[in-house]
Amino acid sequence: MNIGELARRLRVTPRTLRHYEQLGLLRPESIDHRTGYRAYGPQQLLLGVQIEQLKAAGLSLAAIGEVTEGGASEAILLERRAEVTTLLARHRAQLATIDALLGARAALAEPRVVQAPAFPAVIVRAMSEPDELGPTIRRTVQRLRRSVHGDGRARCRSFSARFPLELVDGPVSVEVAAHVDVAAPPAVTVPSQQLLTVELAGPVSLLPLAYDALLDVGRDRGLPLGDTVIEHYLDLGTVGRTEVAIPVRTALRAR
Amino acid sequence: MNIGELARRLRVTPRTLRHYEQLGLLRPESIDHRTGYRAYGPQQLLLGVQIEQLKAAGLSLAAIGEVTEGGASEAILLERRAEVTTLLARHRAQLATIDALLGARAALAEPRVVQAPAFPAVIVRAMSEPDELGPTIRRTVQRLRRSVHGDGRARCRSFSARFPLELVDGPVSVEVAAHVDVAAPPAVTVPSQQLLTVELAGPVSLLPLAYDALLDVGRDRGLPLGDTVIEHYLDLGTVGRTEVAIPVRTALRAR
DNA sequence: TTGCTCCTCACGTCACGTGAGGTGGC
DNA sequence: TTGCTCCTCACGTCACGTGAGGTGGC
Repeated sequence: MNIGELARRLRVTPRTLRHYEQLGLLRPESIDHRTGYRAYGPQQLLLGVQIEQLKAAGLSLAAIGEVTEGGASEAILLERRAEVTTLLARHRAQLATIDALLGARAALAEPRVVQAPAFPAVIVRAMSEPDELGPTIRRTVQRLRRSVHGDGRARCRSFSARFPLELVDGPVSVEVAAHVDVAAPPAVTVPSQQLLTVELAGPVSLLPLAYDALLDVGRDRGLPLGDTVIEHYLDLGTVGRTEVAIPVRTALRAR
Repeated sequence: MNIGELARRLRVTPRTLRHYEQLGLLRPESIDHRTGYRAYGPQQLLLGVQIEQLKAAGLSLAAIGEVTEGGASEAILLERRAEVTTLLARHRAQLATIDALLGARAALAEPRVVQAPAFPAVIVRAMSEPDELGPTIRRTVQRLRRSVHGDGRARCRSFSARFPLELVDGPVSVEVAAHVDVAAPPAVTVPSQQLLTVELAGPVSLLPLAYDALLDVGRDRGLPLGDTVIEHYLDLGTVGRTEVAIPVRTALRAR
């Protein structure tokens, strides 16, 4: 059987079989030393099927070589299993990011100064170590959601968190707000405020980049910025659309 | 802001920023023509955040360039969405293949001649176009499973299909068998038979490769093979462990 | 003699990582 | 003067695809 026939039977190209040979994965049974033609037999066909089977598991050709030479196949498969699990999580996050981007108007809106209207919200405070801020906010949001839902009088529209811009050592105080649709207690009214804001779609790990950039933009435009940041989560979950905002200090002459 | 500071704030390396520049994605605000040092401002920081956001969607740098230059971002995102969906399906299939391989003893067992014992089975026949064979088998298996389950007297252990080795033009006849645990009607007893068999783990698309290889192995060993193949599905679903077998013709002198 | 298959290089892919070898700023 | 950051090449990665340029078999 020559290379073309083996290739057809394995549903690969001759180039692929030459590549396997170069890696020492699948050597011809013999080579005609006059013409250079490769010849293959049933053993090579079986090995070829095995290689295609391991490719179906997503193993690299190097890993396949280890398995076919009798290596620790269980360890190799478990390693690949972990990789695939990671890839699945990454692609699910990418899908969520794409959908958030499709839901948003633009890829990254221009930062704008807006006068945010007053709104009713149920607010709780939490303390957190700086590097535990993300999980703390997520836990608090879940708790708030359950308590507002259990109360039954109001419904959550979305959630926001407010915390200091500069995270120093030691615990920081976070305010988490459930934006609700009725202004009765325990909801309070958050007053209208001026914000420098930008909308972001993607994983929460991008949020620090965004408010860091907002700071520069504010400095560039000569805006007097406050020292807290507000993250307004338009979707639940760790991937989605988020408004990132820094309050603009209102004119001092008003005092 | 120099390249190191921008890189730190975007959580990438300076090398990455130079790479973006080479692709025309993110150019410095200015370059000191004496030292070659690059300088960046708030505009570049914002663009950098946008680029990282689009990377979180898994877009290629070329696609990101199109989006940041005002291209048809919705079409680009939908294209990537389709890619990611494909990748998710592929990785789920890889995971199933890995688990099937871990469940099997070896990566691809040596083909063996075995005397398969007799077993009780519920059998139905179906006709199919050659290129519809896979879906036909899958549908028939589902139907059989429901009917055996609805009957309530027997339980399916696994399923097998038997069809002609040579698929010519025109419809072929397939026999699908549910292997059950009690020998009462409608179950019949499939007699013991000699088989040349090999176990495969992976997608069903690999099965034709396997029985094609079995044919060569049989010829090589001088075995008189029959003209049908039997696929014995040890798992449900389109990915899993399967025994592929070709009957060995029993000695003609026995007639 | 004409197609068909085969052969051997060797470049290109994608998003950088990683030196090598050298220079400017505090 | 010593670290630190910066600079410009340029090779390597992974599994082949895709020519280029040439030869053997029916």
